[in-house]
Amino acid sequence: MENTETELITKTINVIDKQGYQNLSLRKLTSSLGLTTGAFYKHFASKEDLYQKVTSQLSQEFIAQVNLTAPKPANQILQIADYFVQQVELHPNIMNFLFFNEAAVAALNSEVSAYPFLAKIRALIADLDVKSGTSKQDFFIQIWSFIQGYAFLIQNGVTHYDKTLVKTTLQELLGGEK
Amino acid sequence: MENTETELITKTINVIDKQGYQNLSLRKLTSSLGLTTGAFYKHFASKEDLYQKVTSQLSQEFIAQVNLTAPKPANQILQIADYFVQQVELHPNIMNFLFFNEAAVAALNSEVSAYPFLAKIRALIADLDVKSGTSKQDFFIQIWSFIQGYAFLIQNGVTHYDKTLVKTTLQELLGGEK
DNA sequence: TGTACATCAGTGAACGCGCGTTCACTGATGTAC
DNA sequence: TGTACATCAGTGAACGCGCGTTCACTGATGTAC
Repeated sequence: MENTETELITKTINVIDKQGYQNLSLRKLTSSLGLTTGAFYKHFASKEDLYQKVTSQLSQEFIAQVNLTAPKPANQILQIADYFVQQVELHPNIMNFLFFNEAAVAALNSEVSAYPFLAKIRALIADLDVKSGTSKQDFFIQIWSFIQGYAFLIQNGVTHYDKTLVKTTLQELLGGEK
Repeated sequence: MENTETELITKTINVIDKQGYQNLSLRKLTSSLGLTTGAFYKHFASKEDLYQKVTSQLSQEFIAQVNLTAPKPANQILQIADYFVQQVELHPNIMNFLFFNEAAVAALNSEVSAYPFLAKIRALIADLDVKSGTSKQDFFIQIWSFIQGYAFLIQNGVTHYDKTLVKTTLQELLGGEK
């Protein structure tokens, strides 16, 4: 049935979430669904193929779930940062796979990556009344560097999530508006 | 001779630099020095043991090389950021091993890690005339998040190193003091 | 000066392991006539 | 309604591979007497 491919993808996401993508093997994956490794290759060309499809799905889910209800672009960026950091705390292995993993990063320029997410941030920044003296490209780099680096520190237990700190930082980078 | 241990460590650093730590195998490592894997275990208890000693040495070298000649702490932080980002560009695999690799991060609390480096940054920040309203701990998190995140983006080709951008960002985070 | 012995870095073959991938085969299901 | 056939998801065993680690053994070197 058509469902097996879906089940494999879903289970893969589940395993990555719980064990980390480094610990995913096709044997463990298929046998946990009562299948053999041979069956896997009826649905996917390779393990790499599976990873690509999983990345694509996770990326779409990730973008679909972000909640952009705030009225001003500046606050929407704050919402995105908030969401990103929360996800890193809730699903460190998934976020690691999606944003920090080398293979995922290598796919940055392909359509299956988390890149659409960054594109969204860029778009928001384009709508900002940005401080003078800094290009929007530079501003994007500043903001995204901080958010990603901050999430990384949280993921590694160097610090804990402090929403106020994120807000303060973004305001400082925004150049004192508001 | 006592030199073999040193040779193994040096060669390991070399291999990590060129191929990445994921591609290091004891077979390739020892045979490149004209040894067998058996000889390896006359000098190291395990591969993990080798990693620890390599981490320790790299960490010391890294700290020893940072040049803190600037007169004011604020400028010294800039020098550190500069040095850090340059190293990421010059030796991405080494920096990945030292700062982004899970095992290294897991060792953050041990004496063999890159932690002394972060401790140095903390010390510099403690000497800063920090803006009011932000604790030194928060300030450290802000700065280090940005530097690490920025280096990560550079490492993955999202942007290129721009010293002015780093300077501007640090000034903004410093709260507008010169 | 010569012999016996201890030390120990290095050898090389083997261990068991888990991995991604392949492939001839099975057997249930649906379709054609 | 019954028979022949095509399809195709899934089986299960095997492939070759590289890995970290172990271990009985070698042979050069230094020391003791």
